Amino acid sequence: MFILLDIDYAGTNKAVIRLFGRNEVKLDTNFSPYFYIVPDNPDFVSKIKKEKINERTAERIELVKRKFEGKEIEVVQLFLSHPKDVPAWRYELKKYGKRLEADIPFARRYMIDKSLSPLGEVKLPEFEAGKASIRDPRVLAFDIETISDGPIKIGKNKITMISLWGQDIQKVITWAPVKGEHVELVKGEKELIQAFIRTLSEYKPEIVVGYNSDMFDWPYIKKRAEKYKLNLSFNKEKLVFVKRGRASAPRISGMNLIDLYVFVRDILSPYMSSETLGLGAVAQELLNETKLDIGGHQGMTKAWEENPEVLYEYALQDAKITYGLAKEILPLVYELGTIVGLPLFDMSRMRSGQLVEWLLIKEAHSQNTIAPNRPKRDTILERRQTSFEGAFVKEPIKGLHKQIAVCDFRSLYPTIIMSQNISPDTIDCEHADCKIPGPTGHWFCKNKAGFTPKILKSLFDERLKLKSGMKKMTRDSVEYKIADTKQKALKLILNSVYGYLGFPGARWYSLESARAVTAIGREYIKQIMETAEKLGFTVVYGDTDSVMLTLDGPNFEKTLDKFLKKVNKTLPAPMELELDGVYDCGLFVTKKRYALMDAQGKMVIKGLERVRRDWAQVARKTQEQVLRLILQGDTDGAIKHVKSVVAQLKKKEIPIDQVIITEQMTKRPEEYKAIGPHVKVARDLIKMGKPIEPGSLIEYVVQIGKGSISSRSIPAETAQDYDSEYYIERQVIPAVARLFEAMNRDQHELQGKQSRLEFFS
DNA sequence: TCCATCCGGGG
DNA sequence: GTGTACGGATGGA
Repeated sequence: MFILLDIDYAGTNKAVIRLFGRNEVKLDTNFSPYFYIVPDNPDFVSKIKKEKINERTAERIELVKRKFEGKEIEVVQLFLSHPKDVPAWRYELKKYGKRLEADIPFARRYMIDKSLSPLGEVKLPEFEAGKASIRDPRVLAFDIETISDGPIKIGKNKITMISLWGQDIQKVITWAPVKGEHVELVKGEKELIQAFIRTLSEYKPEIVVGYNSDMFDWPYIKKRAEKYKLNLSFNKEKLVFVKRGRASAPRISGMNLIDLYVFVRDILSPYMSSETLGLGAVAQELLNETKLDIGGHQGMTKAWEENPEVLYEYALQDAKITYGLAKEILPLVYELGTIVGLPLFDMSRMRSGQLVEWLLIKEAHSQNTIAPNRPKRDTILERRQTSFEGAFVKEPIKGLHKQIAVCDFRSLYPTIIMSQNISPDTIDCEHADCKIPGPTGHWFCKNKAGFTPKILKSLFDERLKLKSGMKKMTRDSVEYKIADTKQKALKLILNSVYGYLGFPGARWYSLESARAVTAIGREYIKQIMETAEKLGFTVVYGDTDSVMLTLDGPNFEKTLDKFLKKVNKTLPAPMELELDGVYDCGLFVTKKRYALMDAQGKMVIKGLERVRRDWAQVARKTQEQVLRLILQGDTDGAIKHVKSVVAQLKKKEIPIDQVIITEQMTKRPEEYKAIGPHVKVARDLIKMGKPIEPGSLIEYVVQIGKGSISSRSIPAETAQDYDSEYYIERQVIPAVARLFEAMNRDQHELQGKQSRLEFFS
C-alpha cells in the first residue's frame, strides 16, 4: 500500500509530480499545470489557441464548462508544461480576459484535483485516492544548543549540542567532553553537523519536529554548515528555505519538517490558557511536563563552561518534551490535513483563515466551481478600512458574585450561518419570497443552500456523529482519542469560517455576510439576557455567545433548567444554548476582565494575567495573590497583602531581581525616535562596551532621582538600588487597582482625593 | 478614543 | 514557489 507522506515536483521542462511514500518515491508524469481564462469576447478563444510565449505554445487548450460566481460559464482551460511557465502566461493573456486559479501551487493543485490527503492511501498505478490511511508516521524531535553570549543571532556562535528524540532513538550529539548514556561524542562542530545529517539520513524520519525550529534551529544549522561548506542533503534531498510572506520555512522533501511553535501560535493558542508560548509553558499546559530550569541564559553559559553534563541533560529533556508535544499536537494536524487535503508542510504552517480558504477551494473544485481570485493589495487595504460592528459585550456588574451559572451557545456563529443560510452566494437573491431583510437590511436566500452553509453543515453533522459515537466509547480508548481529535479538527474549522468571511485577504470575502452574522448574534444574546431577567436572574456579564447569571434564593437550579428549556424551544436548528458550568464565585472587573472560581478552588482568569515580561515580577506576583485572596472572600487579606508588599518595597526588602523590567530591542538603538527606558539603557550598555543589536533583551531597574523614567533607568546588572515609589505607584498598584476598584467602588470613591498610594500605606 | 508601534519563539 | 499570508496589546498624541 502506498501512503502519501509528502509531495513536490521535479523536472525542468516538463514538470513531474513526486509522491513520497514510506521508503519509496513514485512519479506521476501525467499531470500538467493549468489555469482558466474567461475570454472577454468569443473571438478570443481562437486567438488564445495561437498564443506563443517564449517560443513555446501551450501544452493543450480546452473549452470547458465551469461554475463561477453562481453562473455556469464556458471558460478556456490552458494547460502548460511547467508551473514556472504560469506567471508569464498569466501576465501575457491578461488582454483576453480574467485569469482564474492561476496561482495555485502545483503540488496543492495535484492533491485537490486527485482528492488526496496526507497520510492517506494513493492507489497505483492509477494515482487515485484510496480509502486507507495511517496515523503513526515515524516522528523525530530535535533541538540545538549553541554558545550564547549576548543577544541571539542566527549562526553567530558554535552549535554545541544537537539532541534527538524518537520512539527508538534518544541521543545527544556533542563535541563537549560529556559522559552520558545517550551521548554521541564527535570531534568538533563540523563533525556534529555531519553526524546530524547522517542520523537523519539513516533514521529516515517521516516527520521532523522542532520548537521554533523554522526561525531558529534550521536556519542556525544552515548558517553553521555554510561555514564548513557542508552540503545539507538528506538522502539526496536538500534543505531549502521556502519563502512564505515575511518569514521563510525550511523544507526537506519527504521529511515533513514541522515547527510545533508555529502551529501552537497560529492555531492552538486561542484554545489555551497559557499566555506565553515558550516550550516550557506550552509543555506544562499540554503535557503537564516541566522543562529543566537551567537558570536563564546566564545559567546556560555557566553550564556550558563549567558543567556541560547539565547542558546535556537539558538538551535531552528539551528534545524529549518536544517529542511529547508532537505526540499530543500532530494528530490534530493529521486530521486537519485529511479535511483540507494539503501537504503537512503547508497544513502545519497555515493560519485558520488559510485552512478555511483551501477547504473552500477544494470543495469548489469538487462542485465544478472556479474559485474567485485572491484580492489584490489595494483591495485588501481598502477592505481593511471598513470595519463593522462585532459582538455584543455587556458591561459587567462589577465586584464579587456568588453562585454563577455560565450558559453559552454551542458554536454560535457557525449555527447562525447554517440556520440563516448566510453566504456570499445567497445574499440579496432575486426570489420574491426571500426578500425579508435581516438586521443589517440584507437578506439571504431561502430557496437554495449557500456555498459556505452547505460546507459547514457537512462538517457540523460529521462532528455530531463523532460526538454521539464517542458517548459509547471508553474515555481512555484509542478509538475515543481518534474520534476526539477528529471532532476537534472539525470544530476548529467550523469556528474559523465566520472570521474568514470578514478577513480582508479572503477570496470569498463577504463583508455583508460577516456583518449579518454578528448582528444576528447580538440579537440572540440580548434576547437571551431578557429571557433570563424575566425569570428572575441577574445577568452579571455576557460576551458574544455567553451569559453569566446569578439568582438569589433556593430555586437556582430549577429556574436554570426552565430557562434553558424555554430558550432552546425558540431557537432554530442547529442553534442551542447550553449550561457551561456553575461557579462558586467570580470577580468582574471590566469587559473581558474577570475571574471565576469553581467549588474545587480552580480559577478561570480572563484578561487579567500580567505575564508580560515588561512588568516587574513583583507586580505580576502581587496581582495573582490578590486575585486569589479576593476570590476566597478575603478582601481584607488582599489589601493587607498589598500593604505588606508596599512596605517591603519601601524598606527595600524585595530583592532587586523582583523589580527588573525586561524589554526587547527591535531596532538599533540610534534608530529610535522615542527614547524609552530600554533604549536609554541600551545606549548605556553600549558605552560600557556591550554589543547591543536588534533582538537584544534589555534588563533595567528604575532608580530614585529627578527627571523622566528613562533617565532614571539603569542596566539591571549594575543596579544596587531601586526607586520604591516607582515600583509601588507604577507597577504594583496599577496591577491590583482594578481588582480593588471592582470590589470596592464606594470605598474608593470615599477615598476622594486621597491617592491610591495612601490607601495602601 | 484613535493611531502607530511593538511583540512573539529560540540560545 | 503557479510567491508577495498577522493579530493583539500597549502607550503616546
